[in-house]
Amino acid sequence: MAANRRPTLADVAREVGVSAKTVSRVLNEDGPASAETREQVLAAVAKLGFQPNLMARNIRVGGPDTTIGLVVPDLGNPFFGAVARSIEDTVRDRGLTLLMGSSADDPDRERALTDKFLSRRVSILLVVPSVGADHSHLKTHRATGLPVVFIDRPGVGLAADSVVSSNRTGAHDGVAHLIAHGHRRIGFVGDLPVKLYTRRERFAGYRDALERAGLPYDRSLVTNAHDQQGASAATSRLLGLADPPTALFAGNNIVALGIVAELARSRRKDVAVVSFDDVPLAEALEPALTVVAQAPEEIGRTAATTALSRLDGDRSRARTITVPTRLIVRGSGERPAPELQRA
Amino acid sequence: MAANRRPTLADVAREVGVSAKTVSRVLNEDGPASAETREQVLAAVAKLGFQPNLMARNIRVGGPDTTIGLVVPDLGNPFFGAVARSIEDTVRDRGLTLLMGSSADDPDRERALTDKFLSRRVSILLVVPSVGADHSHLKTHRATGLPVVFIDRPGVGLAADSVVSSNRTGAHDGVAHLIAHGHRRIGFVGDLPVKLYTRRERFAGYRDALERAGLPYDRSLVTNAHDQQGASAATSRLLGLADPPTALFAGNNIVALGIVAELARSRRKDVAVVSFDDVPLAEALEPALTVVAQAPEEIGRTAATTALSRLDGDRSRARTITVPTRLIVRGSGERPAPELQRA
DNA sequence: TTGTAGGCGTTATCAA
DNA sequence: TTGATAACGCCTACAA
Repeated sequence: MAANRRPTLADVAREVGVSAKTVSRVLNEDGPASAETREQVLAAVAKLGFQPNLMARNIRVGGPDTTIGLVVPDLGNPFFGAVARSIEDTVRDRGLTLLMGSSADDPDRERALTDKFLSRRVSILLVVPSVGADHSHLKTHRATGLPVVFIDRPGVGLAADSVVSSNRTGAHDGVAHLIAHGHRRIGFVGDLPVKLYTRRERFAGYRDALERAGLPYDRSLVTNAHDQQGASAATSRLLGLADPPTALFAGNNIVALGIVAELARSRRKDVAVVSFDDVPLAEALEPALTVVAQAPEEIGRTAATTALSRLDGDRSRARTITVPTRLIVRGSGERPAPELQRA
Repeated sequence: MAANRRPTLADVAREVGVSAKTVSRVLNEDGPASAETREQVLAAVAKLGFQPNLMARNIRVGGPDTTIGLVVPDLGNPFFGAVARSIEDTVRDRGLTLLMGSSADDPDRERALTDKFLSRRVSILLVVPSVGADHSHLKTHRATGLPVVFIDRPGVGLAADSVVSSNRTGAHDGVAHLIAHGHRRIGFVGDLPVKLYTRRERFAGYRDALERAGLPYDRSLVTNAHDQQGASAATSRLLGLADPPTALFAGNNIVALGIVAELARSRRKDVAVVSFDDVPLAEALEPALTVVAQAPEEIGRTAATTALSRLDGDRSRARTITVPTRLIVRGSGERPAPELQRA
């Protein structure tokens, strides 16, 4: 039960009777080595179960480590799960390993995570910025060549690349779709906090659509929710108004779940719904859920390739890349307004 | 635009005019330091933006790094996303950082990931074993004190802890529920490959339930699917049989999505369904989806706490911890069989 | 083809 | 209270 030390290069060298450098050469296919030496070394490596210490190697070689740091609000949110998978797929053949953490949208936790990643000398930093976070502390790192890419929302206080969805036009399109089907009172259920970038942009798209259609903006139709239960409650509140909305626009996937659940619970089939971001089983609902779909895989891939090209020396100006959304018509967004109001 | 070196302990020391060790002492609150020195050091640290190199520190200190390695089949699967979040929550206050990777259920990729993690000297290894993977190569590491915990499925060739759902009894309960509602021909749509541990266990539970009820086992009612589309196809195939099932049991969450989608598409309201593993919006379906719910948060937490207690010196025998599942009755599992067959 | 010396950034040890 | 020296495991540079 001895907690034995892991074997080192020197242990392997001793086993074979050569110098550590020779072992290093064989393993890294650096410099020459006689066939016999090579064979003996490999045998000893297998026998001892030697695995090179990547941290020691990195210390010596200098430069960034072969890791990539990723901060998301919540590992359990399917949207960020899909983004993370896509990032991993993209960087795999570069041999990069993923360091991940959830910020819970807390700037302090985000900072703690990025600091840890920086202390580990990650080669790339990918961050979904939390509300209220400031990223000016990353300036020095950017200057020394660390690629930083913001995902889903732009960063604050730092000129770095970001990859976001077409939130404003996407939301506009979804709301315009409802208007096209005769709705004049359209509720908006957004995320919290209201300062959240995606919430602001999507809300702006909502107002754009109203304005272009010449519809009045009614503040009482706008509400917010932090989670699925909150969205259900918000839905119920909206529908209980004296002059309730005939359609609802969901500001994100979690909110959509809450709205749909509440409508099912109260057996309200007459309320039209369009959601920003797709959800599983959207097609199996009755009616199926019309959504403005995001492309998490493309977002992740774009963020990763952008970061990699920076790593490879791309010094062009920081870009904001907008990944288009797509309206998927399935039924819930096409329920007609119960009565077309007279002008 | 100079790609400047990151500041080191020596840089800070030079700035203040003390030795590197003194700076180290201040930062680690090791040994004594005069108030003045401390203040000067902290000022210099802030000025230079010094962040200790965790890799260098670890080299010197020896022992495992403050990272934890986690291998899952797919970062994008909500089940594993929930498990990962729960693990992170559990280890956060120990200061551990998560190293993650997707194996795609490929033993080679799993091995590549674990090898990378081991080369990084993770303090804990958490693995969802791939089908066909062998874990005997981890014996040495276990012997040197590395905690290894398998999640969702037991490992092969290594006596280590594992945390799994009560697959067999859970599946039994779900199928028995269908039987109790009069169904005698119950289709089973499992995952692929059929050798997958969870698939085998759940299938065994299915057969248990049939046997206890004295129902015949009909091989033509058993099918499998790799993804949602495959599950839809399998569903359609089963329902097209000459003597089709009146109820379906879904072997996992992805399969459930496929079954529900296909039933919605073909407007089959008469087929009863119970799913192993819960899905979002299950309550909003019509009828709502009856499930055998797993507890991913509890699975993650249990795996993490087990590993931490091993890290803290627990040398007791390896355990297999079974996290109970729970039948959630919502409607789809209670649709009665169309006609009760005569005995 | 192989080995030696030295250093990466940090901390342990011992001395001052 | 502080510092010099050595060492962690590995690689670079140079020499043999």
